[in-house]
Amino acid sequence: MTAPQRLTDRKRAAIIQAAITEFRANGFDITSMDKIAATAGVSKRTVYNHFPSKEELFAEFLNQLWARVTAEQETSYRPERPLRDQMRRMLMAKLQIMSDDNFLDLARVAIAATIHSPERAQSMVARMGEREEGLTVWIRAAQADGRLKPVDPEFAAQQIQGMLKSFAFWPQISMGLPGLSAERQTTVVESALDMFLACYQV
Amino acid sequence: MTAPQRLTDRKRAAIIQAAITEFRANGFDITSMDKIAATAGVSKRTVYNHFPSKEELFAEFLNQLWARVTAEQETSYRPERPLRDQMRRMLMAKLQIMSDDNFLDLARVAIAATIHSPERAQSMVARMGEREEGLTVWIRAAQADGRLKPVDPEFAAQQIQGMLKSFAFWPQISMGLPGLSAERQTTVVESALDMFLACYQV
DNA sequence: GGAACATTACACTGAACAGTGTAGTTTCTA
DNA sequence: TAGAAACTACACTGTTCAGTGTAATGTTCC
Repeated sequence: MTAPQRLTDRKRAAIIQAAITEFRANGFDITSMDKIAATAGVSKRTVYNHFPSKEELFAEFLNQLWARVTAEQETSYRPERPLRDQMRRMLMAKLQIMSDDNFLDLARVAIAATIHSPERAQSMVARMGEREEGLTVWIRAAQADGRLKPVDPEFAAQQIQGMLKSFAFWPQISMGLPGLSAERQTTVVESALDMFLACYQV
Repeated sequence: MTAPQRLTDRKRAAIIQAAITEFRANGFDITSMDKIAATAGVSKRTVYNHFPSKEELFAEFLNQLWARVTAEQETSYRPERPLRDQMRRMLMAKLQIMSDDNFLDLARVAIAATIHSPERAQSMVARMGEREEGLTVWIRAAQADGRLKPVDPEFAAQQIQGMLKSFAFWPQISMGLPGLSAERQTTVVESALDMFLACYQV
C-alpha cells in the first residue's frame, strides 16, 4: 500500500483508484474514460497504455471490489456457547456490512453491470461458488455437533440470509430505500433467529 | 385491444408495443429511439410527436409493465381450510409468477433503470405503498381469526417472501441464474412453510 | 551519460444517438 | 370534398465518447 515504487506503478494505482471512485459514483455507462483520466491526474493516453479498453478497466475495478468485500468475518463454531448467541453475532455482522454505504454502492454498480452483461455475471457466479460461505460452514459444524437438524446447510444458510436481505439489502439496492435503524436491525435479526431455531434446532 | 381505431391511436399503440419489446430486450441505455421507430413501423418524427422524449416513453413503458404485473391473484382468507394449504397455494402462485421469463425481463429492466435514476425509484416506491399486498391482507385475516400469532403482518409477509425470493428471484435478476425446477420449487415452499408456521401458528 | 521505456498534450476519427425543422403526402372529419 | 390533423422521409445539429497516432518531454536504470 505505502510503497510508491516506479512511476508507472504509481500511475497505474492512481488510475485504478480513480476508476473505483468514478464507477462507484456513476456506474459503467455514465463514467467516461476522459473523466477517469482527469480524476487520476493522468493523461487519457496513459490510461489506454495500462488498460486496452474500458471493459478491461471495469473488470479490474470488479476485482478490487471483490477483494475488499471478501474480507472474511469470524465464523468458527464454538461447541460451548449457545447457538443463538453465536448466530446473532454473525447475523448482526452481516447486517452491519450490508448497511455500509461503501458496500451498497459497490453492490449496486456490480449488479447493474451484470444485468447488461451475462458473461460478467457468469464469472461472478463462478467466483462465488469457489469459496464456501462462512454461515454454511458454521451450520455444518453445528449439525456435526448434533445441535441442528440435518438439512442441507447451504439451503438453510440461504434461507436465513434471504430473510435478512429482504429487509436490509434488496430494498436498498433496487429501490434506493434508506438503511435500517438500530432497533429495526435487532428486530429483523431476532425474528429471523426465532424462525430458524424454532425449525432447525434439535 | 382489438379496436383498430383512428390511425393515430394505432400508431401510438405500435410505438408503445415496440418500446416494450426493445426496452425489455436491451434496457434503457442500449435502446435507441431510431430502433423503436423502426420496430414500430413508424417514422422517428411520429414517435416524437407522441412522446416528447425518451424518458417519457420509458415512463409509459413502466406504466404498462406495472399494469400487467399488478394483475392480482386470489388471496382471500378461508376460515374452514388449513392454513398450510392456503399459504401453499399463494406461495406457489408467487413462485410461478417469479419464474416467468416475461416477468423477470420486466423486473430486470425496471430495477436496472431505478439504479441509475433515484426519482424513478421514488415513484415506484410510492406506487408500491399505495396498494396492500395480498399476503399481508391474508395474514391479518388469519390473525383476526386467532390462528396466527399477532406479529406485524407486513413484517411477517416480507419475511416469508424474502425466503422465496432469495432462491427464485434475486439470483435470477442479479446473476442471470436459471429458474428453479419443479421439485426445487416445492422444496423451497414447503421449507418456508415449515419455518413460518413453526414460529407463527397458534 | 545514454538507451529504453513511460507519460503527456493534443488533435483527430468514427460512430452513435437524442432531438429538430421542413416540405410533401396521407388520413380523418365536418 | 375541402381543410385540419397526423404521418413520413430525410437531412441536419450538436454532443458525447471510445479509442488512436504522434512528436515531444520526463523517468529509470545500466
